[in-house]
Amino acid sequence: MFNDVTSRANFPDMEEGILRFWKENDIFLKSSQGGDKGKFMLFEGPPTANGSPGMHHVLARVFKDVICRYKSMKGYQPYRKGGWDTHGLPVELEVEKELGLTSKKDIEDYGIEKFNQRCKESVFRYVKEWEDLTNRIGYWIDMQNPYRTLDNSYIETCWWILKELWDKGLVYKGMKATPHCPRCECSLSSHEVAQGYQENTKDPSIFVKFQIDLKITEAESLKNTLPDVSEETKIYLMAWTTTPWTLPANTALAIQPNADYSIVKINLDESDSEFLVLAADLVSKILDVPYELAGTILGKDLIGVGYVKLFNPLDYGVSIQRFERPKNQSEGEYSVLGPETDFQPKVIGADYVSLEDGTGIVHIAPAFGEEDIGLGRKHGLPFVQHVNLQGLITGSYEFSGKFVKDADPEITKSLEERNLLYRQGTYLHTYPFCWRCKSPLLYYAKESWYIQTTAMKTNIISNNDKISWHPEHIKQGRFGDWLRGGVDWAISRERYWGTPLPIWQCDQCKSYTCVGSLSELEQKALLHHKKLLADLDLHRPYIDEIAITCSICGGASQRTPEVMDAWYDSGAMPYAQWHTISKGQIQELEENKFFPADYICEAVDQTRGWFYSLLALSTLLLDQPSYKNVICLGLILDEKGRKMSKSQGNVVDPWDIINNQGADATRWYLFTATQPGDSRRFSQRLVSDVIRRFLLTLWNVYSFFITYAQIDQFRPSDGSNLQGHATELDRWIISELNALVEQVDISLDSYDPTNGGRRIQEFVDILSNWYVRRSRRRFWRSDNDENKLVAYETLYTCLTTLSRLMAPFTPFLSETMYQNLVVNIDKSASESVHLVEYPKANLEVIDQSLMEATRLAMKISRLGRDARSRAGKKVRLPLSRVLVNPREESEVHYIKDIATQVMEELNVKELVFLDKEDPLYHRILDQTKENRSTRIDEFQIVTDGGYTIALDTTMTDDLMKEGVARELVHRIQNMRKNAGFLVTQQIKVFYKGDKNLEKTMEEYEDYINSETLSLNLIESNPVDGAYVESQTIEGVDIVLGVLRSS
RNA sequence: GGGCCCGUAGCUCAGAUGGUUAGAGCGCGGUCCUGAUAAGACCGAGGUCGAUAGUUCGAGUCUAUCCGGGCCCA
Repeated sequence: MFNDVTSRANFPDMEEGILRFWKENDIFLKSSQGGDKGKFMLFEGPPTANGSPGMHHVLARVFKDVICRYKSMKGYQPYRKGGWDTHGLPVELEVEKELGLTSKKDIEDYGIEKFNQRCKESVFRYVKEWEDLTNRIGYWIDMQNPYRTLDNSYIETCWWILKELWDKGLVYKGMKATPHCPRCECSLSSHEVAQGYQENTKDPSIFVKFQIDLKITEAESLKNTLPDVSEETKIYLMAWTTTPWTLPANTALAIQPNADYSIVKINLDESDSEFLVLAADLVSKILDVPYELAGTILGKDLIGVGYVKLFNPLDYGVSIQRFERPKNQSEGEYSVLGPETDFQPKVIGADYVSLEDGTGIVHIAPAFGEEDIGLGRKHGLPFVQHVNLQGLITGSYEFSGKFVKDADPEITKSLEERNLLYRQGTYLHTYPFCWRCKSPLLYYAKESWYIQTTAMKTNIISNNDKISWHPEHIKQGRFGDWLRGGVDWAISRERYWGTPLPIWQCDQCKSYTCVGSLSELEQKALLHHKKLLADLDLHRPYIDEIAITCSICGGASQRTPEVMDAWYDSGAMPYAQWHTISKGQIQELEENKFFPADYICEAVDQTRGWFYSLLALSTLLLDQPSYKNVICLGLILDEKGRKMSKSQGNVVDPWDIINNQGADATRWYLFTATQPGDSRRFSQRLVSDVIRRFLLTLWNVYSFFITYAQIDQFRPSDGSNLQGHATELDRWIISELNALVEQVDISLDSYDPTNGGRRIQEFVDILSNWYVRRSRRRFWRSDNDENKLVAYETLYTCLTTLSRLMAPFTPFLSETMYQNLVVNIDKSASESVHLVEYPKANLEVIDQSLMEATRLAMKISRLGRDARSRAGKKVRLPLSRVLVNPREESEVHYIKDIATQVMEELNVKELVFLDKEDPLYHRILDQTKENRSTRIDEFQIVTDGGYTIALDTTMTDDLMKEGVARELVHRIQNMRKNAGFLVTQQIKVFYKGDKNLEKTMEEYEDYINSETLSLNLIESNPVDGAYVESQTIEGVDIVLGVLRSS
């Protein structure tokens, strides 16, 4: 028999019970191994466990889970290996904070060994909480054998991959603009920079004049535009900058090739004049003195124009370098720096130059600024670095030794004295400061190790084309744009806690060696260092102590001090989680379907993170994508639409939600509230709505079924012997059910739990509010005939199918229902709903016209209820007929099919169609033109959406008597309830009223008895012990008593 | 400054391919129904579908520009 089901469900408690059941019976393991359709590989994007998990982690985890559970029920074997991301700057920052360290020097004084030990301890600090929450939300993943990026085996794979790329010539050392804190003397990550932006920062705003050197210019078109100029004419290119201190490092000016530039003449005094060149669109905005237009020239034609250096580095003892191509390359970018003796600065073209502000001519100093370096690489520009890492000016300028910001006024003054300044002022903008020490950050070019992803850019793009993205727009939008605009990947970090870069540099010949494995390291290590290799922790500082023999000159090589970008670790995860160190092993992974992933799922912030690192590394290594399907989730915002962040204090603790509302409610909310890719507002209140609106509705259907199934000792059969007895209502809900199954299956198959879930929600609503509502009487009638049995079978089918259909979404509730509805009465059934097959739709029983007809029945019933309430006729009072006029003639036959349902719902004796010949028809048409509702004679008319009904409100004695009988039933039922009788309790009814009532009682005795489970109706005052109420029905006083019959 | 996403009722969201009167749930006011229901039904208030211009016989839907919010990058 079925177990009792309370109508007051406590979902969190129930879920805890299910968790124990799964654990005791190894259901997770079984669900991963059962299928016969092969592996379904999930890659787990590893979280860092040095902080508590947040709601956004829950979001990603349940979306991973729903797909894997679905695949398992579809016959696949989901492979779900957990993992932990353990390296990276955020970890170091936490530890620095704890130890009170504020700079790299502090860390080194404290000791790298001790520092890294602290990092190592911190990354697993919250592991327990992560495991608990993961388990509690029902995310099935193997946390017993996770990969960990700090393990030697993981690091060795990272090394091996880098060596593969090194051998392909894809690794080089080049310049990179990094936000640099001059006080802390270290680069900041983008994340840190984002924390320190300050609005309305004051900076100088100066317009600088670069004098064109007509003697050396290559730009004939400029001379052609100004035929009268001589080589002595003063012509200036005007540029704008907010960082005067970078001007000594200027090595080029950039213009917009497609824009027009004006050459304007300004008279300084009667005999002297000068020419200024600037974007035509900006002339009137910038110039504040009288000028005349001397000519116009297209930006393109300015390219190559030479100009005089503002500060010649050679005069101030500052060396010059130049971007060159790597040794063995004859084309592509000038990605490395080489020595240079002197240079002639020139105008270059750059598409990014905008005409929004500035002058349309941009000062380029490749030693500072990302775009400047990019142009340096593209054009092979000279490179001048006159600032050191403390932010102090070097060389022998008048302002040498000053901090850059303090040098600004002096540089400006110097320009002014030389008539090279057009104007100066101040400029307010948003500028980044060090979040720790508040120093202004400098974008500063530093050497960094790069992976030359640009060499494989087209492959990366075409591999992305093979990936199925959800939502679709990410693929060619945010992610595709990022790939197309891709630059080389800077993989080194001058930090401590991370995968050490396996590159050693020779003390003597300065050449580099990349080591691809531990055995290679052992082979190359200096003889007296080999003994250090036993049980070596590959992290700093231990690895730094190993020197190797240079393969070129035989000298000793020291490891370069950098560690790798933690994103590199994450991108290596498909191989490193298996400690792969050969191509052959990768082939094995592929053969065994461990690679590539069938599915990954993370939030949109990973487009430049994990989504990228995975794709870039697999393309460089194997020229194929490492994942086939991806759901890219939006962010979680708080109730007011702000991003959740610790500093704002608006973070919702997942535990609060889970403990109060339960995991299923949380999951359901996350699946159905918004489209996965959209950002979503989150609050406890919204999750509560899910319980009321959806989970409790379903639960009540379930508990209703159990209540009556217990009373009637219902046992499900295969139902085939009852097919002939199914009513149209049964056929309808079965049709809806199968249509639902089909749609949900398609949704999940296309990685769209959201719309699948929403469809389930709609189904549960009509199941409860139409099927059960309309079928109730069949369940509580006393006869155990086929009509009743088929209702049980139908509802049973709906509930058991739902439990399977919903299992991936709400694994706990599904399991609870399945255990009671199925396992309880069939010991041969699968022990868990998660081990059974996902429902398959039986398309043959889907009856579109029946479903359409039932929608119409609901619609017409709605109109009828409206008419009743307008006419003041309670539903319990029967009425003779309702006249219906459908929107379309073709709907007439539908309505005929469901006329009984409508008649019952509206409690009318007859449903007829409005006759178009009838004068009434025209009167109705006339009067409903303006109004939704009207009254014509005894008819209450309501119209909506093209449908019209006319309710005949004529009252007869018979109708009245029947209405009173129904009213009596209602009162007696309420009294049963108030008296606390069991639903199955048989009773005796006592009544005392007037003659009419007595007659009604007699006439409807059978009806009243059967409805209220009473044995007889006794016309007398209630006996002692009866439950008594005085009532008024249709203005008549009556005393009623109910008594339990023994 | 650039890219992407979003903007529909007080709140959370639906609204293929342009086409009757733009919907649902929650919340609010009212009426009703109920022997599964912590529910449900019906009515009402609440919308210039972010704005403007265009394409079209017809635009929430297509195009352009702008405004607002978010994210990423500068």
